[in-house]
Amino acid sequence: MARQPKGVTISDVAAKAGVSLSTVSRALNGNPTVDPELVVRVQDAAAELQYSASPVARSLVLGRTQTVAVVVPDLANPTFQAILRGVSRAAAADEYHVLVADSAESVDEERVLATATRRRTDGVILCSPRLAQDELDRLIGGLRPVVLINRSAGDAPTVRADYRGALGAELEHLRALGHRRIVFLAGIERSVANAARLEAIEAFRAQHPDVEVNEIACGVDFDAGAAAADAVLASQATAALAFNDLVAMGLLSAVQDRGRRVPADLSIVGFDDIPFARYTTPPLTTARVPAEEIGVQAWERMRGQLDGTAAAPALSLTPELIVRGTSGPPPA
Amino acid sequence: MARQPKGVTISDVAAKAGVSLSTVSRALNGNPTVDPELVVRVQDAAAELQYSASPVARSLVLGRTQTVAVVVPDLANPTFQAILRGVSRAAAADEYHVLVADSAESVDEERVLATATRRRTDGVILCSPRLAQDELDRLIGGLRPVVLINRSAGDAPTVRADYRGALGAELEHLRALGHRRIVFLAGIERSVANAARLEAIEAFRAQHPDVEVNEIACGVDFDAGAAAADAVLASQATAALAFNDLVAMGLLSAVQDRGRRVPADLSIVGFDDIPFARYTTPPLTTARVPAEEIGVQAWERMRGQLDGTAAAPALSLTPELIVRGTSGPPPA
DNA sequence: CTGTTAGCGCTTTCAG
DNA sequence: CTGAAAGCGCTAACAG
Repeated sequence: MARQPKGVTISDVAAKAGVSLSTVSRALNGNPTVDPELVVRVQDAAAELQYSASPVARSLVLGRTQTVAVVVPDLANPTFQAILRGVSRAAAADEYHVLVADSAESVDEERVLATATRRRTDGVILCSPRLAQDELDRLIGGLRPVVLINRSAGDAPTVRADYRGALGAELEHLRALGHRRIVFLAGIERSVANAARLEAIEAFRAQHPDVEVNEIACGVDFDAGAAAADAVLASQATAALAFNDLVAMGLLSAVQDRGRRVPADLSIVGFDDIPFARYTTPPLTTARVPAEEIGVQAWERMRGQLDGTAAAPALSLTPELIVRGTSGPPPA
Repeated sequence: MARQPKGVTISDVAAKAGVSLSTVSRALNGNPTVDPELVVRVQDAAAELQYSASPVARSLVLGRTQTVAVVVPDLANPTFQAILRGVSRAAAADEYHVLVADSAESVDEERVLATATRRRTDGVILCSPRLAQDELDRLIGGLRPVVLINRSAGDAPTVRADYRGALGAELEHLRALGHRRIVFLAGIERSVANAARLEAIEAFRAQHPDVEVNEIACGVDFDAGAAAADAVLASQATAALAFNDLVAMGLLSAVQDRGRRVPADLSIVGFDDIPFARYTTPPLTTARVPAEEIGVQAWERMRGQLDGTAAAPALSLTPELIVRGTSGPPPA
């Protein structure tokens, strides 16, 4: 691996301006204790030489890289893409850079990437980490400053979507439409996101004993949803609540392929409101997770730690129920 | 902005192992000229102290950051997301990190980000840069090593999708189905991507004077496609070729809202084959741009420059025509 | 206000 | 084979 071609350094500027290194450093960093005339001379010299200080050298001496890491479980997931976008834009506005790392849903990778990227950055934002709780608790100590998305651990700032509340709203929506047999297509068994959804279901059952809510093991992507179609239809449920929009879309497509009409024969509701949820036929009823906003808020909390500002409180954004075309009254 | 808490340094390890700094450095970097027994002692000490060398310090002394930058015009675009994913995964496999920068379709930002991110990385991958050709030519000199995606400039390695060829294939497909009046929904006027498509149309016209191909100014997203619906229907064309899938989906949706059937009344073909193109109703006929593969190949070319390997040749990947449900014979 | 000096944490000559 | 010393390019005391 070749080394960088050596560029123009601060010494070159100092020589050209006829001053010392420190004066160049001060002048260029806006230190007010520099003769205005010298400042101009230095700036001119720097401009002529197209000089700008080496970020790497500054990072070493300042102990700060102006970069944060974002670790996501899957860069192919639209929700994580939106969160990354939010972080990226918000951080850029504050002159920070973003290092991305995709753990590809591997817990081992996640652990390694979190620590490895942390060392080359000033902090790390862990997006829906898949790590078990005890491991996460242990890990974040060495990661600080850290911001967690959709998880909590110790005193680390958190930004989350309120899955519990939103799923509850979806269940209420279906019940209000008249549904009494609902099936939930579960995501990844042991995942935290899934657990939050199951809690919401539990609470709903307790409150509405007249409604039957059953679970079907499913998965998190389009194919998983499609594969669950037969089980859903066999269950006699009049409405299906999918773990996320991808699953809902897979189910929608497979169910329609089998000649059933949505929502006349079966109502389907998703979760996330990914960009394409509006464009299914009929458009998907879902709960809108403000993913980009989550990214922005995560950055906000990171910046708070970085500049020592009062830490912004933990934030829980409740996804808004978006009623579109895939939910309706149950068949008569 | 707070400084890093100071961690354990190489000196701590040296002290603990009872050797000098240099020996620790050598031992940990697998330099063979170290007494095997000392190597063990050093490794043990390092392990006990949980030491690992500061990437920032190494970057400074080695002149290499083990990081590359990827500059994209829009992180919300599924194609760029896929390219980023490809680069990210391929680079990770080679122990490289990825810094992302989103220029948000701003030419000015793009120029600034390219230079700024380059300084903290070992090279930059410019994804469909929006910069004018002369500016791009000028810019890449100071950016090397650089890889261009969907553009060419000087001798910079390039990976591109063959828009021209693929659009030609789509036109042939429509003609074979019997269409003789085709309308093209153009993207951003002055963009390179649009120019390539117009060239393809020109070539097709020359070869098939019996087919009429007209252009309609449109845009690049769903709403632009939807907004063009009336113009498309008014044009009397029997088939519409959209700048990309988003536009095609917008058009599809709006046309169906107006009670027209696709493809019975109008055929629609897209471009890109974004993940959701399969899931429209009917599924979208399009040309598959292997975006993630483009990312992988871009990394391949970056790595070639980084390790001085023979530079991989420029690569043009031809998108495959994916015939699905939105294209059919023209109405009788 | 400015220059000199000492590092930031590491790798790599250069001696031994 | 190992240690001492010289930097990588920059900032920040510390003197003047």
